[in-house]
Amino acid sequence: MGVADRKEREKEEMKVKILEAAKKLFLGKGFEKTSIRNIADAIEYSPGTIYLYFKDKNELLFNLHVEAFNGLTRELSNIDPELSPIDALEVMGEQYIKFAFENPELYELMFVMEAPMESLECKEEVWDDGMKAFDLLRFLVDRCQKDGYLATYEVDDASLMIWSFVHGLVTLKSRKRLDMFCDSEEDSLTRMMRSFNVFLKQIKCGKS
Amino acid sequence: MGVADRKEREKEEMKVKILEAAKKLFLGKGFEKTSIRNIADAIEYSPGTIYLYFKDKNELLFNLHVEAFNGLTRELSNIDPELSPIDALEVMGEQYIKFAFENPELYELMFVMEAPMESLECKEEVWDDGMKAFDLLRFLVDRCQKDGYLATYEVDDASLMIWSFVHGLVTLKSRKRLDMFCDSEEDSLTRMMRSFNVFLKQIKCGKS
DNA sequence: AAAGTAAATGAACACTGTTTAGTAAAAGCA
DNA sequence: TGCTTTTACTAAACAGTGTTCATTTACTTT
Repeated sequence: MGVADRKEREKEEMKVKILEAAKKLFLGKGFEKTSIRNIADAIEYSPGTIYLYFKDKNELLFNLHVEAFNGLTRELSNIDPELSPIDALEVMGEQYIKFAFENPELYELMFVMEAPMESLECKEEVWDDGMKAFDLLRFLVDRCQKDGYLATYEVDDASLMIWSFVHGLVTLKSRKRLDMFCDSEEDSLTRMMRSFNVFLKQIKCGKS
Repeated sequence: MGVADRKEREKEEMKVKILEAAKKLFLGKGFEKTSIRNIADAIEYSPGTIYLYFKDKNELLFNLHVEAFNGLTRELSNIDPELSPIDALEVMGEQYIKFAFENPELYELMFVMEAPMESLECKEEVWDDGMKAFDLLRFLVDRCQKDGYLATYEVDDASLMIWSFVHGLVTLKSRKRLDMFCDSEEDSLTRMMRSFNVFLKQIKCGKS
């Protein structure tokens, strides 16, 4: 049936259309401040139409998940393979931080917001994307261990430790909890990077 | 003027009354899900009245700041002084994590939300409370350094590193970003604590 | 008691996410 | 072709939100 096929295509096109408009607005003025009516206006449809393609606002958010993780995974994969594992780990950390600051709204969506997590019972399937990104870290930690770093720990535990630290650093900075102790914007940034270096040195000095 | 004095007192009482109701509701069902009308109902006044005492909803939130930090500072101060610095650091970390899980709404307010930061240009004065809590960590790190731990780093940098890690761990857990990799709730909790222990061991093994 | 002041109200404003009854166009079938 | 059914969409409504403001109520001062 050619008609059914076309309808299927059109439905998919509409979904993409909505998601593109939603993404543009979300990244432009934030999730909270973007209303369904804003999105409807952007695509020149009535608000109700959006609910024919997506369950609710959270599902809209959730559908940007994949794209967001692809972006991060791309960044984290793009590391010089010639580098030693421990140097690559440093670069990966910097890339992660860079991504977080260049895509604050996406980062929020991926690692901070509760809404998209509620949207689906995303136990295994859907967080494949997050898993893929985490695997990049895990793989690198594994290589580091073969070089004698973090050798006594389980890969997963060491990886989570690293992730937690960088995530904590990034969120404290972006949520303005470092500015308090600092005189200027640059000051809080250098302080953040100094702390990042302390963390790295701490890993390096523990070589077995 | 006795009358003016009484009026002043009554105004203050009203403020406290509103804040107490707000606190109860915020902690009970969350900041977002608590409306001004909810608070007004609780104190049996009209919604408009609240705006005679507070600029907006954010200011209401901001006024819980002091109390929240006092709570954390109290917890973090309550550590056996007989303990060695490095053991005390471990306990402090556990206390921090405990506080975060027992007071999720307060933790959010203190370290995650953007709203209260916008409410006031709280550069110095208001974050004194946050500073006081951070100082407890800094003091402990200083003592650890005298024992040879983290010896080569600046106190501030090492302290921020520790804070970032624990904060990251806590937020990843509370925002359900660990459940993805885990089979059960307990699993994600033990995993969190395993990562915490890795971090500690990493500090301990770096003794000079 | 009358005038003036301060406090509290409740309706209104401009929004929000979401649901639903009704409509117009397209598709399937005779 | 005409007729029915299906699909896509809309406009309006619902129940809420934070916030403002003219109006009323209560109290204080003259």
